[in-house]
Amino acid sequence: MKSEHIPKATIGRLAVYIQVLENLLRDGNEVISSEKLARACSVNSSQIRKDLAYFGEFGVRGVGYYVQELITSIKASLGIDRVWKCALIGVGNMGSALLRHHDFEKRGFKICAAFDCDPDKIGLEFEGMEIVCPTHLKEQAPELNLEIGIIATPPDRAQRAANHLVDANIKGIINFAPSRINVPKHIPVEYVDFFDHLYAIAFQITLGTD
Amino acid sequence: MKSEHIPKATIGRLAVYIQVLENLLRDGNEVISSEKLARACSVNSSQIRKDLAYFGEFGVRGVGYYVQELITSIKASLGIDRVWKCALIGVGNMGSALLRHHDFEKRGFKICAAFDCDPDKIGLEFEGMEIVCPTHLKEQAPELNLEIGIIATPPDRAQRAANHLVDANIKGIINFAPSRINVPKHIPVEYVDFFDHLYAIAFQITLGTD
DNA sequence: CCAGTCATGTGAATTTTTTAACAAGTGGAA
DNA sequence: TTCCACTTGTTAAAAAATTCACATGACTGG
Ligand SMILES: NC(=O)c1ccc[n+]([C@@H]2O[C@H](COP(=O)([O-])OP(=O)(O)OC[C@H]3O[C@@H](n4cnc5c(N)ncnc54)[C@H](O)[C@@H]3O)[C@@H](O)[C@H]2O)c1
Ligand SMILES: NC(=O)c1ccc[n+]([C@@H]2O[C@H](COP(=O)([O-])OP(=O)(O)OC[C@H]3O[C@@H](n4cnc5c(N)ncnc54)[C@H](O)[C@@H]3O)[C@@H](O)[C@H]2O)c1
Repeated sequence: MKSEHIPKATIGRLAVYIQVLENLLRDGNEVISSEKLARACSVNSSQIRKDLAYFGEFGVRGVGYYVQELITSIKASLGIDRVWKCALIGVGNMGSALLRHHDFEKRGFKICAAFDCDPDKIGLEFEGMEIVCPTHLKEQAPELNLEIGIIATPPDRAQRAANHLVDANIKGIINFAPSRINVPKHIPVEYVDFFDHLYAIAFQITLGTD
Repeated sequence: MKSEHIPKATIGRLAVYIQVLENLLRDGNEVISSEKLARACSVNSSQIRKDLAYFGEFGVRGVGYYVQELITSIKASLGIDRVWKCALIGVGNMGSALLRHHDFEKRGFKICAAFDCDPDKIGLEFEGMEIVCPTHLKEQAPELNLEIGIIATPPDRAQRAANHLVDANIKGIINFAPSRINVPKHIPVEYVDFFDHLYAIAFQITLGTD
């Protein structure tokens, strides 16, 4: 039962399923039931079946799901069965950690260009990439086929970085800076905010305590 | 209309409200209506009023919300009107970036101890803190009053790190490693996963494209 | 081949979350 | 003082997401 609108929460869970399924595969599991997968992901098993049903039928009744096959299917459903080329703006603490983190490439998100406006950083080589000024984004994006922009500048520079990305016809943006940005609404933006999680933990602890 | 159960999504939005309100305050705004705040956060204004209603009445009819006061109220509601002491496990790429990121402290989450099992790292000083072996967690946690554990080890070490944290009576855990961990269920765990957001962007771009 | 067991996919029931609508309260102008 | 333009807090309605429940198909052992 394929469907057109898919809840945002479903996408988040699919990311979890992939994570758990990959660990299962590594441990030698070839088949898994929605019930067992559900326990490993701390969700309801109907939830899993429903989430998958948005995209197609991937299981075998009476048997379960073939792990490798399911991973492949989910990835294809999400559109991550290919390489997405990314541009990083802001090579500070966070940006450097991202560049050094090779999981991105392993999972199909390759950071192909790094931009920073600090004259001391421009020209430096980092992880095999030359750091360049964001004004070059517009010419480099089509050359390198950059599709996703990753903002890791200070918050008051995030909008400027976003403008460069929009100007370069980037298709989607991840913003690590704690500030909202305005972009044309056909460009999806995702905000990564650790404090969100810290607040959630603090709140849950506080709830339990008093 | 105070309430007992609060949706998880509400907590996430409160984090956004704080972010936007702090920027508003910096720009000199003293009062804001739910309508304007809603626009800045890309949500519905009823949503904001409802989210706030879970915790109390913070606005003035016909006027709006006093920005500073609202920030203070939200923080008190979430339990982040105090300092939470954190322990970091795993001082690699990610862990170092976190230690160098002084926003944590500014926002009330102070990383007071850093643990790593790498003999080459143990004993080193980093950001004014000595890196120690995780086996010392149990003795240091009560001494330093550590309440929240931050896991930044490789994924296959996350469970081990979690065990140390549980053993040290930590009250909540943030896990940056892409693997699920098992802990007693009175201990809240939050998973920080960038891929979640990358997948969401890739999916949204793919949707629009075809 | 049949009976019994297991586990998916899915419509229906339930629960939760979001949005709309409005009564009630505020402050300023006339 | 009275009106008017605003904006909150809250109830009611709508929409969305989650969970249940089971018919349907798959495999196993006898
Ligand atoms: N470091 C962390 O652990 C962490 C955690 C959560 C969020 N963040 C957020 O990530 C962002 C970056 O953090 P950081 O610790 O790397 O800060 P940082 O100061 O180390 O790095 C910021 C970098 O951005 C560059 N920059 C500034 N303006 C620019 C512009 N207009 N165009 C291109 N580059 C520009 C600076 O030159 C600098 O290299 C911040 O918004 C921060 O709040 C960081
Ligand atoms: N670097 C990033 O940008 C990034 C982004 C997203 C997620 N992550 C995740 O964060 C985690 C850390 O990433 P990283 O890039 O810092 O890796 P890293 O290899 O640089 O650092 C890992 C650190 O953990 C230490 N460690 C290993 N086992 C340990 C144990 N049992 N107890 C204590 N310390 C232990 C290692 O000695 C090392 O210092 C990984 O799980 C990674 O997937 C990193």
